[in-house]
Amino acid sequence: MATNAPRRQPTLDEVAKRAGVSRTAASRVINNAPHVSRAKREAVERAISDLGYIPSRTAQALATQKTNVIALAIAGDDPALFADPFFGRVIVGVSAALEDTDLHLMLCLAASERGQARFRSLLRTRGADGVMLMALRGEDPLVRIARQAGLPTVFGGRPLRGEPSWYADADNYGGARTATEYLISLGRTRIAAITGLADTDVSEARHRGYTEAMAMAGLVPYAEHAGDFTEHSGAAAMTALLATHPQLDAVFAANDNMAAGALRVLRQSGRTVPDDVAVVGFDDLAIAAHTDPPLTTIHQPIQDLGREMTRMLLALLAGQSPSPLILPTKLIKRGSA
Amino acid sequence: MATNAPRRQPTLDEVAKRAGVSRTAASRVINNAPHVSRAKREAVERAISDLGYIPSRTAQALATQKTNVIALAIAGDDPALFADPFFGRVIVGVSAALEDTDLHLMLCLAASERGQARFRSLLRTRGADGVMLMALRGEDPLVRIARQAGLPTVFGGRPLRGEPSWYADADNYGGARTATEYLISLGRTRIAAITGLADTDVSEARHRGYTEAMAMAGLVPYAEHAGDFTEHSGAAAMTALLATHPQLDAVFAANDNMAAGALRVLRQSGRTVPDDVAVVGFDDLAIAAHTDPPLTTIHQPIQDLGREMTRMLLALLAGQSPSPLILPTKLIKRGSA
DNA sequence: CAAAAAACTGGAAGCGCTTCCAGTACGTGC
DNA sequence: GCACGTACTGGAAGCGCTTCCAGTTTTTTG
Repeated sequence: MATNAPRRQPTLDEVAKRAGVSRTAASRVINNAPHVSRAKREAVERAISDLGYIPSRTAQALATQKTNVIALAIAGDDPALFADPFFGRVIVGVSAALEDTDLHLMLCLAASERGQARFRSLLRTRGADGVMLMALRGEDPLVRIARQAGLPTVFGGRPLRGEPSWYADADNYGGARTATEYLISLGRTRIAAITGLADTDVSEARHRGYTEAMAMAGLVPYAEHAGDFTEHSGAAAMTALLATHPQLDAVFAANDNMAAGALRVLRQSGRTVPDDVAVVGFDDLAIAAHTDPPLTTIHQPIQDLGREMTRMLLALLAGQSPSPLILPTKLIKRGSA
Repeated sequence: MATNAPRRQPTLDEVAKRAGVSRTAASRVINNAPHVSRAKREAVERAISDLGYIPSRTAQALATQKTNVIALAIAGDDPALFADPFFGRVIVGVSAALEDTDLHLMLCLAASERGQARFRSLLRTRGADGVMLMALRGEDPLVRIARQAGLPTVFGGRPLRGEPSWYADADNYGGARTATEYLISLGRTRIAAITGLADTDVSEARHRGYTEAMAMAGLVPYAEHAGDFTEHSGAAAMTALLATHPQLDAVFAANDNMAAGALRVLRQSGRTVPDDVAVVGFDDLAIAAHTDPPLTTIHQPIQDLGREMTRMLLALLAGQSPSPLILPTKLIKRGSA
C-alpha cells in the first residue's frame, strides 16, 4: 500500500553508481554479457535487487534497434471477421510459442481502411520487429505494406498469388480430398460442393481437393455453388443446389459454417441427413459438434498453425531460414456422413 | 522492387538539415506544435515528403515517456479460454475504439504462470501506458500486477472483490432477472438454475438475478447446480438436476455453452424443449442459434463492452475521470422457451 | 621472468526524438 | 522613436540503454 506508487523507476546509472561500477559494466550484467569480473557482477546484482531496477524496454529498443514486438495482422474484408473463433485459437497457439521469449504480441485488425493505415503506421514507425499476416484476400494491400516495411513476414495460409515466402498452412487440399473420398467410400456419387470465397487460396485448395478426389474415382464434379464461408451463404447455396440438382446424395461444404447452413436447408426441405444426403464440412469448429445431426468434418490444427507461424517468425528473426509448413488435417466422423 | 529495402530510415536531423532549420523546429512541425513560421513549416514539410521521413515510435516513446501502447490481458485459468469467441468480439470493439488514435493493442494471454510473468514484465519495463483486464478470477494476481505498475487500469467485468475502480460490464444481474422473469411469465414455477464458476462476479450477479426474480414472484429457487461455463459442465449439471428434481419445468443456465449442454441432456432424457422443460441461456453466442431447438437467451453487447472499456481507458490516459459503465442486456426469444 | 594472449574496465559516442530556455525579430501603443 | 508584448529560433540537455575502443590488469606460455 505504501509503495510510493509515483516514484520514478531507478535507472541503470543509479544501479551503476550504487554498485560502484561503470554503467557499461552494469549493462553487461543485465544482458548477461561477458567481460565482467565475478565481484563486480555480484555487486551489480545486489544493487539491482536493492533498487528494484527493471530496464526500460523503450530505451533498450532505441539502443538496440529492436522492439521485441511482433505484430499479427488480420486482414479480411470485415472487421467483425475476427469474432470468428478461428482467430482465438490461432492466438492461443501464437501465445504459446511466445511463452518463453520476451517478445510481445501486437494485434492489428486490419480489415478497414483505417485499420490498414494503422498497421502501416505501426510498421513504418518501426514499432515491431516482425509480422504475421492472416486472412489475406486476393491482392491484399497488407502484403505490400509488409514488404515495404522490409520486416520478416510470415503468412498464415498461403497467399493466393504468392511469391515464394514463408508460410504455415493447413493441408486444405488433402483435407478436402479426404472428405470427398470418404463420401465416395460411402457409396455416394452425386456429390455436390459448396465452395468458399473465390479469391482465397483456402477455397481454391479445398475445391481442388474435391475435384481431384472425384476424378480419381472416375467421377465428374456433380454440382457446385459458391458461398462466402458464412452460414447464410451455405444455406443459400444449398437451396440453389437442391433446385438445380434435386438428385444429389452428398454435399462437401468448404467450411463448417456453410455446412451448418446447408444442414438447416436440407432439414427444411424434408431430406434426412445422412440417409438422403450425406454432408461433410471443414474446420471442425465448435459449431460442428452442435449441428443437427452433428457434423462430420475435417479437423485442422488451428492452434498448431498459430504456434508454427510464430516459431517460423522467431526463426527468421534469429537469422535462420525456416521452410514453409503444411500441417496435416484429419477426418472427424460424426453424424452427418 | 528497386526500393533499396535495407536503406536506413531518414532521421529528424536529416529532415532539419535538408529544410535548413533546427531539429527543434522540425520536431515542432511533426508534432503540430506552435512557434514555427509558415515558411519554415512548409520547408520542413517538403523535406519530410522528399525524404519519406517517418518518426521512430521508439525514440518518441523514450523522449516523451509514453509508449502509445495499451495492453489487454486475459486472465482465466486456461490459456485456451481465449479460444472462446467472446474475446474475439471484445477485441473487435477495442479495435474500433482505437481506430482513430495512434495507440496500438498489445495482447497478453495471462492465464498461465508464464503468461502472468510476461505480463508483469511488460508493465514493469514500461511497455504500455494503460491496461485492460478481463476474465479475472477471485483474487487474481493480475490485479496486483497492474496496481503495482501504477498504470491506468480498466476492468472488463467487475472484479469480484473489487475496490472502487474503473470497469465496464454487461448487466448480468438484470439479464438474469429478465430471463427468469420470462420463464415465470410462461407459467413455469419449478425453475432450476445452472450456475457458473463460483469465484466470479458474473456468476454471482447472474445467480442473484435468478434468485431475486424468483423471490419477486413469490417463488423459492427450485434447484441449483454449479457448472464452470463449459458445455460439458452444463450437461453434467443437467444430469444431476434431473436426478434430484425430475419435476423441473424450466432451466436458467448462466451461459449458452452450459445451456447447450443442458439441452443435449434433456433431449437424451426424452423431454421435449420447450414443452416439457423451457431453457434460457445467457450471452447469445453463435452457438445459441444452432442448438436444437435454437436457444432463447440473453444478449449482451460484447463488442460494445470492448469499445467502452477502451474509451474509458483512453479517457483515463487523457487525464479525465470516467465513471464505471453497465451495459444493457436484452432477451432474445428463440425456440427453447 | 619477459612477452604474448586473454580478460576486464569505463569513457564517450551514439540510438532518434522532445523540450527547456535564453535569445532574436517584429508589431504595437504612445 | 521607445519601451513592451508576442511570436519565432535553435543550442543544448535530456530520455535510458548499448557498444566501440583504447587502455589496464590478469593469466598463460615458452
